[in-house]
Amino acid sequence: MATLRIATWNINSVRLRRPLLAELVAALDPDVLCLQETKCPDELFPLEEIRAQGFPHIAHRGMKGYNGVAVLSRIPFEIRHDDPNWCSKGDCRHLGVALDVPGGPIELHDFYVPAGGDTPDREVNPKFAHKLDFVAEATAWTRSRGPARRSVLVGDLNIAPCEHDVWSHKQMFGVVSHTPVEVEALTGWQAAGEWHDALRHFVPSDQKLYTWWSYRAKDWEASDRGRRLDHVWVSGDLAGTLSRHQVLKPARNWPQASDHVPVMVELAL
DNA sequence: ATGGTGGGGAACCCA
Repeated sequence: MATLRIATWNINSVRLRRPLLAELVAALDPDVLCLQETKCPDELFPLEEIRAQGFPHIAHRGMKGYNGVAVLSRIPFEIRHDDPNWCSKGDCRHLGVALDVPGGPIELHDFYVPAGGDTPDREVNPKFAHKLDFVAEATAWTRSRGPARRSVLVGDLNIAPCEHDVWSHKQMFGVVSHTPVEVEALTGWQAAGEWHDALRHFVPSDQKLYTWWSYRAKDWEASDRGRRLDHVWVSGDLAGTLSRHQVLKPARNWPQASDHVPVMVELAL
């Protein structure tokens, strides 16, 4: 294979938005698509419909009502079964696979980091504490494995680390997703694996870059108060293969849109 | 300071 296209999307209910996957495939043509917030118990996952949309290889880890991740693939893979049970909660926020590609397997990790609630104070807000604990655990795990090699990490990390990953660095300073403690935690995680930020590889750090716009805006496009919550990281040895990227902003205007848009990165292997 | 809009699934939980 000449290229490997990996996409990630917080689909916010795989059953409700499963028809939109055809739009995504038409626009991005991904070899592998990682989903978050599938909100679907495993026994109800729409396996056959998604296979029919061109993804014969599917892994899903879901639960009733909340969370849930899935990997949809044209390429065979093996599910990793020995990854941590994050914060001992068993709450379906991570799925790791080994993609069977020429040149040896590529590890792919699909993460859905806790959103963290409204108050950025771990003493009064257990959701914020969970978010920080989750990232701390992931960082320790990453560090224990050494610098990432032939690996890609994607997902809704629910943190916008850079100044221009939010519409206003000043006004977002105290808002969960862009507080200094979260930014420090995320950049520490990234550093622990020597990961490369694939989207910022393509988009200069002085340019705005968003993947999420709130449902609560009267006109999301006019106000454009977005955040970059969705990420693609690649290991150092793959950074030189980064050949293309796409943030599918038009998806925010699809009927019954998710509040996140799909993001795609292409590797020239 | 507040509430704004969604999804899940049947009262509030979560984002």
